[in-house]
Amino acid sequence: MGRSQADKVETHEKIVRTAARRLREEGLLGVGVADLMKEAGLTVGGFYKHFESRDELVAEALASIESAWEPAVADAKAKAIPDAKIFVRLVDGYLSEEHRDAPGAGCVFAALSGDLARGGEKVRRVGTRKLLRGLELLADLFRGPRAGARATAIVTYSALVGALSLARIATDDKDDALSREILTTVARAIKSWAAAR
Amino acid sequence: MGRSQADKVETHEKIVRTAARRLREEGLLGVGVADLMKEAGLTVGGFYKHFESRDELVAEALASIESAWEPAVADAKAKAIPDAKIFVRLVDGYLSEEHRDAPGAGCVFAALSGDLARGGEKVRRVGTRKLLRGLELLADLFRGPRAGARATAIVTYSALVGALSLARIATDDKDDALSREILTTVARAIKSWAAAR
DNA sequence: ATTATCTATAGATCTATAGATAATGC
DNA sequence: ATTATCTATAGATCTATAGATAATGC
Repeated sequence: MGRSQADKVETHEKIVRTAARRLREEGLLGVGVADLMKEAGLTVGGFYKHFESRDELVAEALASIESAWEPAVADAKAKAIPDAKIFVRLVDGYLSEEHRDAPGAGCVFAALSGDLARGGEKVRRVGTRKLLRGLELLADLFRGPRAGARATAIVTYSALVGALSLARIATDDKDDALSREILTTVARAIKSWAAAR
Repeated sequence: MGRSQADKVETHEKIVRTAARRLREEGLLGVGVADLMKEAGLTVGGFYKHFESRDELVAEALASIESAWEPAVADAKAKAIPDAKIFVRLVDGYLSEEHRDAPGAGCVFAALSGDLARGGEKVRRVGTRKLLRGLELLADLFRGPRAGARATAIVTYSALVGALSLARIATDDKDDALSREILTTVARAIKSWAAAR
């Protein structure tokens, strides 16, 4: 009790980081303020010195989520890896069993598309901004005219989000053959389609 | 008060129908028992004579949702409409603004993928069964060997679900240009890809 | 007599606030 | 003196149950 202002910034970031993970794991309605504070190592009383409301934390947590593509593409470009190869890596990473099994650290659209669509204007605006950035990142990896690259990015992103969403549903506790089939089938199709266009 | 057993069956179905719509609109956690009963024209007290728990209603409501594809494909086949044309109609209907704006009457995956993935085994099993049936319906519309048709169905379904999910997020209250771009771009790509394969 | 639905409410949980406590920072 | 966090709790909301009411159905 009684901490410095510097500590408060750290505390604030820790709450946001915890929320960014837990909200993707449990859905935007699936986790309460007290639970989030406890997981951040705090108690519920301090919450409203950091945020005006639960909704404000949700918006801030969503806005804080940076796409894993951002640093991955930057690193690969810096190493002069060809765009086509970078694209293959993104697709394989996105449609991996690791990503499927770690929604809290993964794509915000695959984890929360329904919640985002149902959300208020603030939440949908954050989602739209992230979507536009993701499309830009993808389109930059495709050859040819800008319009065609953007269309390819839209189709690719849709297939990625849909495949991961369905693969997460098809996870039977015993057998996830269907789930793996979805991941591998869509990964192969996207890669060959993008290469051949 | 005091109704016949025949009425009770009707009441039960009305609750399930109301839940099937409202849960797709608000998410599996977004609507309470009292609200659902009120919308079905009832009060909360009678609920537990129909269902053991809220979870049981959720499972029953999800199981009751029949894909719009089921009767559409059956009708079209009865009229000897070519498979390729049936497929085009399914895609255009799925990626329409009407479907986007009516989640309560639409695809359960686009509306609830996150909730289904996070759901208990019962919920995920219902989802997986519906997914398998949808893939079967789609695959039956494609020419050639069974394995290839199934793969095409998986890729198609993923792109459909992903595109509709993203189109629902991108609905700015003022301008939905991006949303419409996603719908039309993915519809065109799916149709030409499936025709050319 | 049985039962389908109603009103009323118990008990749990969730958001938000009040007031206490123990540090920081002028 | 200020403030970052804590404990405690008010008030709202949600699931589930108890008991009353008014029909059905033997």
